[in-house]
Amino acid sequence: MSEPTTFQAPIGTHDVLGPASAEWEGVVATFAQLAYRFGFELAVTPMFEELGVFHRGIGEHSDVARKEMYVFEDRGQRQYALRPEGTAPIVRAFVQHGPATPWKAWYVTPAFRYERPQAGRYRQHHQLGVEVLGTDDPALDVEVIALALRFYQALGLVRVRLIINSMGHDECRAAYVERLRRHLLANVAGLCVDHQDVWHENPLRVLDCKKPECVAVTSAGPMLIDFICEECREHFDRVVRGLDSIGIESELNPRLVRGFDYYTRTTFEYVADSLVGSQNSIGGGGRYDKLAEQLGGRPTSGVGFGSGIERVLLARAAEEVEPRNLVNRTLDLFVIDTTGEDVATVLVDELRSAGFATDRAYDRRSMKAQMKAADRSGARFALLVGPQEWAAGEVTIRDLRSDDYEQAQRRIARDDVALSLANLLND
RNA sequence: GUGGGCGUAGCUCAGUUGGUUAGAGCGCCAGGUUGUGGUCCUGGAGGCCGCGGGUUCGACCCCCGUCGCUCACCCCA
Repeated sequence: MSEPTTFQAPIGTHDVLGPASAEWEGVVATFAQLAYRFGFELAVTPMFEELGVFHRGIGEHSDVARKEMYVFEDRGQRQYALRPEGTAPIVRAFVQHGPATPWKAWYVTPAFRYERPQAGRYRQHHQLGVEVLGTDDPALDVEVIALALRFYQALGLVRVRLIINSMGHDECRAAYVERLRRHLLANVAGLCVDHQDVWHENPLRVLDCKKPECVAVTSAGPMLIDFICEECREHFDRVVRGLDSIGIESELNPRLVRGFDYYTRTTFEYVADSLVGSQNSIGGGGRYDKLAEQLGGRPTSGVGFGSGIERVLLARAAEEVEPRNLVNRTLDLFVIDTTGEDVATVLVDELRSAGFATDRAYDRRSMKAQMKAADRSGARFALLVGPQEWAAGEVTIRDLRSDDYEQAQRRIARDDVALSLANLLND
């Protein structure tokens, strides 16, 4: 391949620029606000970790670890991986620093997976999520699941469904996997071509297969939810009852098996019915009571979820949610300077310091060009400063939403700008 | 990793059986308007027709390769 003359973003990545970035910013701000309200603090951890964090976290044999991770060696011959998901790094940080429990942390982060891109699937996507470490109280499963739903609701999503399952703890799960293995062995011939050979590596994956052949085989077989121990059952029931008590409907799906090995007990997924099947999972998570130990820490329960920003935006588009601004990014004022002395530099600095969102034109362009720029900026008011006004210590303030030349503008003393503007904006 | 569709201006796209200076709309810049935007009119800038090779007197057009985008399978957010 010859060196290209221009560059573009790497395969499967995308640039987020305005005006789409405003919606992005709104989604993140909405989540941050909600996380704060739920008692979570922000946690920022590195974009890459030692490879072992993910091998021991999400499981060496998971699809993501096997064929989707960006693994690299640094100049010191250390093996690292770009984070393919958000949970393992947070738990690594928890183990390393030992914050007081329950530790409730939220994050926003890119996630990297080497996949063939398609709608709603990227090599770099972005996730918002929360994790709680230090207690196995089912009330926290409920809280985490509720936070996710409140988030979707705040974004205006309606066609969102919660599906839930229990993976049991490691012992009931191991016993179940044995049963499932025996069942699959007895029915290998009936499995779909993709699972004929690989079913024994991770029998649980077959449950997730949508091919009719596999569905036929597994639906005749044992379901994990029927084999979990008494404590796991009790935990699960308390989660479902808790959700019910705050009006959150959950739908048991005994086939729900998520792709990371660290899950125990509660697992859940939010499905957007406005999206097509292959990309309709907009968020998911669950409990991981063994993960801290696997990463070398003391036994510590945990529960959390992650949601994909791109998926959430796809769902908003699919539901045709009004693109109302989640954050206000309207300029208050646009300064138009025709004095030839660059007084705009002084004025914008003054007004910005006074708290007004202010912009201006550059390059000493014509009045007409500056007015066009003001119009395009979406600013509420224009501040016109010409040589005569400036000499008289005055400026003209003009309402850009009005088309009435006489009514829309008036001259005021330069020193009164901040006060007048504040009054006008309050009207 | 497998398969389908598509690469022409900043954006959305035309481009005749292969024919010489490659077009439109939107956007951008300037003027019409001697300080006044959003409408209108006029003019202008902006293209290695993704890249490389081949066929041909001649290629945006046909063939091969390649890179990229996109959609789907798989898996996930």
